[in-house]
Amino acid sequence: AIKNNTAPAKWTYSNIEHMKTQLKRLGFAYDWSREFATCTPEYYRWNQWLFLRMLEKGIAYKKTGTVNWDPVDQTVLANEQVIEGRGWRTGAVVEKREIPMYYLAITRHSEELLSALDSLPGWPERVKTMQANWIGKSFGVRLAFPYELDGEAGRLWVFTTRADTVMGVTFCAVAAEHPLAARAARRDPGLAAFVDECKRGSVMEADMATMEKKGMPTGIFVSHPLTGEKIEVWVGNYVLMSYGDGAVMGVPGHDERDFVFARKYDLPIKQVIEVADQPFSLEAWQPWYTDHGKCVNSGKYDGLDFDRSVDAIAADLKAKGLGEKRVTWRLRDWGISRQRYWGCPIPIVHCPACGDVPVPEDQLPVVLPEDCVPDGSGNPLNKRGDFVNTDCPRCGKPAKRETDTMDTFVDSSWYFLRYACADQNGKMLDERANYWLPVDQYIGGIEHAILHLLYSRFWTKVMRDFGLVKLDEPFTRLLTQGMVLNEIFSRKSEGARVQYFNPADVELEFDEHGKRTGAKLKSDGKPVDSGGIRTMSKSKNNGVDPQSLIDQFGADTARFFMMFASPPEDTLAWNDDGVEGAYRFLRRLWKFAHDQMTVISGAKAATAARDNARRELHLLLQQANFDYERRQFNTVASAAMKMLNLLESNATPSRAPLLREGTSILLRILSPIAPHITQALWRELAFGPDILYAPWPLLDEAALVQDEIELVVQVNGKHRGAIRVPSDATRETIERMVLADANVQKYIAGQPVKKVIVVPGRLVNIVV
RNA sequence: GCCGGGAUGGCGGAACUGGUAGACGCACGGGACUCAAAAUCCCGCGCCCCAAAAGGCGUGCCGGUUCGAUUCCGGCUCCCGGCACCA
Repeated sequence: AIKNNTAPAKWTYSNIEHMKTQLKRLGFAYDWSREFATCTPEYYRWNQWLFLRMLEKGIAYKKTGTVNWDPVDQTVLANEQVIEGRGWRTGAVVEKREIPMYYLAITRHSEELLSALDSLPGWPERVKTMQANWIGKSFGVRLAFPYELDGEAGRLWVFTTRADTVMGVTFCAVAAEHPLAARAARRDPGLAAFVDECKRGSVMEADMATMEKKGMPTGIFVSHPLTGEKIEVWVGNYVLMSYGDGAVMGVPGHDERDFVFARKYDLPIKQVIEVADQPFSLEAWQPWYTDHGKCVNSGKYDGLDFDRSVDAIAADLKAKGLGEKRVTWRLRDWGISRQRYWGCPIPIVHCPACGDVPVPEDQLPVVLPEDCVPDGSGNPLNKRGDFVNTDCPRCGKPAKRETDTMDTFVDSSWYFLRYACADQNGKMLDERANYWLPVDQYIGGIEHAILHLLYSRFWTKVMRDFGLVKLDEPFTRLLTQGMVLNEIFSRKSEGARVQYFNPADVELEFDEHGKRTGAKLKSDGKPVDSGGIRTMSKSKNNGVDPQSLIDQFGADTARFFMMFASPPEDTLAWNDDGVEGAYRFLRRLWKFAHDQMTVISGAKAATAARDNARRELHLLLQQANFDYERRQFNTVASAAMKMLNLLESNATPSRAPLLREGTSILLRILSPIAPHITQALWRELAFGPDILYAPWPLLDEAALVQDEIELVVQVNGKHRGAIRVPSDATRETIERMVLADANVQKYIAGQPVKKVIVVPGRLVNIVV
């Protein structure tokens, strides 16, 4: 919208129109009568309505959170808009800011979101694994290191999944935001500077994890909860305040990160776990040992294995009142406030007298003005007096509206429920939702494996808890498409700004060996930089518009080509080189059907004839059925091509029954992929009026039976030929026949036969 | 860095439960048809040696299990997705 200097509403609605045209031209069977857009007040009013219900129950709540702040544009930046620590438009060094935001308590549902994954057999394992790891249930021990500071007693709490190594603690580390760090910083300017430095860094987890691990001692000492030993507390830039208690115990002997830290700052390293098959030595024992094992150098815990030592240590800690077993989760609550214009307004009014006041239900929806044209500096809503200025719903005095909008993940968390009753204006959902839901087959990119799918599952559970729908899980079966990648072309312009060019507008240059030498923009002939091959995205402008394929080759070719390119779950680097092949195939099919029209429509119904061609035909049908079932559509397309090859090589009037049966099977297995051509041919060949309502072709098992089969013969695992045997031959018969075979004898050459392996229907391997 | 996935000819990919690696296409080479071109059809097409036959090597890399490994196990490398404000 900024680039096009257009109101986002206009831009969005025209994009919807464009994409609808594409979908319709591709011939998808969508029920457009249920269409709606999540950016209309008729939809998002229910986001607001449910948000207020959640606020009443404490599921939605307010607390501060950290955002990226561009000091030049005076704007909050998304993580994606921070490039190497600088704002994408201004190039200014980005700062962290703490601002109040609304959160949804997704962590209240951690247990169910995790355990219910087991109730989803129709979901890919990889997605369930990713979600389970994201939720991150870990069993451990929360323990306290007591200390005395300025005559006051305190306890430093940490969480560990490795309580068995507690006897190996040589230091503790706290996050920069930890109260102890703040206290120590007050009397140590050097430390204060370090704490500030830690707070300046990136908010992103990937940056946190890859940055250099740094620390500084606080001068504060705590006591080991079991031995009473003095242990120094450090501030570590790698300790997260948002996980556990914002503090960790340091066991350099048995934790990689602690080891690196200890080496860097010369902290002691203790071995307390027995290393399998290896005596302990710091030099030889590079660099650490993180496996479970028996305790050593651990006093009364020596010799205990992981489970027993954790039990014993937790029991001793509990007896001292210094710890107990504890379950900790990685999942954090969902921050939904966005300091952005184009979104669903958060329905809150800020009153100088009454504070934050929810907008009453009868005043919903709070409608977003659609005519703002953002310029990139700040949220344009703040400049709209007619939106901001209002009266307090409680006391009636002048007040200001909240200008933050909701994360658009909120919109996508329940749209599928709304499809069941998109015309319902009186409530969020009606009883039709219970009739239609759950979604039988959900389809989406693998990039949504965690966030969107987890938020939808959570939102569904909240709606269920409110009695709005009788549904535990929204999606019964899930197909996650692999990403379609394409090359990114760009130029650096003023400041940090990068301009991206669509690959369709770029011409590639090659040398005489066909090697890439460069790329230039078609419009000005000047070179562009290649940014590697990445997911197609709006921001990188590397998407492909299917329209050009449809214009050139038609919808069926575009569909067939895309299905043939790769299995849907695989990543695919886009390349339309093969589209000619798809086009040729469909044209060949069209020509074949017309050439053989009189033969096919004049033929009698299929006989139960048993011959190689008919056997081949039914093998291909079996293959197509199997591949449809396992959602591997590229090999369905292959089977269709093989079928046409088979029919073409049998295209004589004497094979009329085969041609008729084969064509009717071929059209039907191809129909989901190329619906237009197959429908036209179905009708022209007089198979029936409408292929969509034709029954699925029936596999003739009898056609697959054969009297003789060919077995591969191997000698010492090497392919040495083949032999034909009766299909009902016994193991003994096969063995005898193979050993009697002259060709086989040549390879055995008088050596003693040690073993003969017969794999029924496949091969024989002779070991000499 | 952590979590999930992937790597097979010049290219996209196939190989179902450990059993003939490279199906089906694309590209390319040769031929037919044509005055010519396009379209179409036929043949070839992993690498090495070779006139041919035969043979050897080969599924990212190193190692293991097995009569037999693209497939199973251990250890790596590189690429893709996600990492909580792209959605």
